[in-house]
Amino acid sequence: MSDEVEDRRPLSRRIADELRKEIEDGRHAPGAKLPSQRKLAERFGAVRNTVDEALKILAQEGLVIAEHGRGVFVRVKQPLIRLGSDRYSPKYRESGLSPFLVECAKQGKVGKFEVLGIERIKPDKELAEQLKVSDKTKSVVRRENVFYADADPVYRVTTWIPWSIAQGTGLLQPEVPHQYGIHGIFEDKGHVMTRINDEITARMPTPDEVSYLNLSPGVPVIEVMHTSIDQDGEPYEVTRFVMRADMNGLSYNVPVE
Amino acid sequence: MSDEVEDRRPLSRRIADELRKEIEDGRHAPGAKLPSQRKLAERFGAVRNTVDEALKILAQEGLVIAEHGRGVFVRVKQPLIRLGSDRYSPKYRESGLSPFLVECAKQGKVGKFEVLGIERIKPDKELAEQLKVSDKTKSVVRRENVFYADADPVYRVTTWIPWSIAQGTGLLQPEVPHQYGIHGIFEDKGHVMTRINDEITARMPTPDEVSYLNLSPGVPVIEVMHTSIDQDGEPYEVTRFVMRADMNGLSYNVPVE
DNA sequence: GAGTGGTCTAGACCACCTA
DNA sequence: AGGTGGTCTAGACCACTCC
Repeated sequence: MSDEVEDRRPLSRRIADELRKEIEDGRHAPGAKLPSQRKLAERFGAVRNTVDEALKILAQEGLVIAEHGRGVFVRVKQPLIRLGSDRYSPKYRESGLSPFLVECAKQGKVGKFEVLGIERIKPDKELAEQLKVSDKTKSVVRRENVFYADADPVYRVTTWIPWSIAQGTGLLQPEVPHQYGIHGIFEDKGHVMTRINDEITARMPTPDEVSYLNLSPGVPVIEVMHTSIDQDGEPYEVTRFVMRADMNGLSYNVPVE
Repeated sequence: MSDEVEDRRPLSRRIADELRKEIEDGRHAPGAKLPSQRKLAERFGAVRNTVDEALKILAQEGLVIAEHGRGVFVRVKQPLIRLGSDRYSPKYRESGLSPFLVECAKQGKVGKFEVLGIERIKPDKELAEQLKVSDKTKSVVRRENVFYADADPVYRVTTWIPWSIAQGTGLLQPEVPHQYGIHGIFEDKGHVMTRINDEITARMPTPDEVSYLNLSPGVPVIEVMHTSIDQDGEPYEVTRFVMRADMNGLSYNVPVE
């Protein structure tokens, strides 16, 4: 009583639509295994290839995930780690807590991060302009970190600091030599964070990002370009966050000006 | 000097990698047409199916876009429309400008929006909690809009307003009867926007969103759940934005508290 | 009509997981 | 060993675009 009206949409789409409906109706619970591709092929009167195509559609929508040799499973939605607009608030520095670790703890996970690399570099034109430094010399220090929640890589963070500020502070070492972290150093250098500017975009990950964030198909990334602005309205640090969108969200609770 | 080491990665991936490199190197300019699938198949010694697979990988990354009967083209990156944290600033209301129209104009485009529907509804539990209204009665008005830049649908906006506020204001009509728009009405009703709370996530679009935002493969959506908070710290309006990530970005320039 | 992408069939071999 | 997904070949027909 269903196919008799001759649906002109491709078979793989129809299969995907049917399975999507079943998932949304709860006929396949989150985490449950779908029937094998061979069984689905038989059920829908299609060849396995076509079923695989249908499942790829659902995988790209983030609905299912295929595991080689095991089966295809309904994806379980993760609770999101929320990076807030208050993440730089002095209250965190004074309490000794990190917003990231707090969020992980809320979910019963252990947060940690690794330093991937530190380098003094010549900035590209755009970055030089943002930081108001020269693009002809090695005027910037770049620090690269990855953050983990338990074993999952959650986001990658790149920070750029003018050499004029970083010089002599130990920011070229992996361990930041300040009790209040990197922002403690900036304050000692006379830059009090007064405003932040966050530019937010989302896109599909590059192959590099897929491998180092261990991303499944159908998971976009959120990219945040953050600039810290001091009491004189001057930028003194730029940070880029690349976050997997299936585990992260942003939250801005701010006054209207 | 390339394939002799016996690359064990799938052929379709290798083809995708090679084409990606060529695109990134500029050997295929943005907007340019790639060789046909049949020609690529010949070049790589693969069957057309495999080439199609490779191109789908690139399409999903947002690098190329296939046009039926015409060819496969390197995708042209659009300039982003930036929705800012200042989008509710009084300065816009007073100047009579809309941040969205200003952003469109910057790109030489004409912005417009349509009212899709207005309804008085019973809110779900979560929304009722956010707006501090009952979830047992039709305590909320929902307004649904689409925004366009020229002919492209750019984002869909759903606004929920407590009936206690909307009652008698004309908010059930498509045309908002106030010189300063919907937020003018809220102010007349005694709710001055003092803070906003924006919760931001990104994900792949649902099939519905694909069709009404006219999305190509490989384009995620950004979802913003916005709450307006008045002088008493009380929420009085919730709005959800679903924006196509290839044409939109967000921008928060805010004080550190 | 010629060329392009979209899709499907039929069958095969492989890699991976569980037992 | 047997089941699962991952991938590829070979060939076909269709729908769409452009000339």
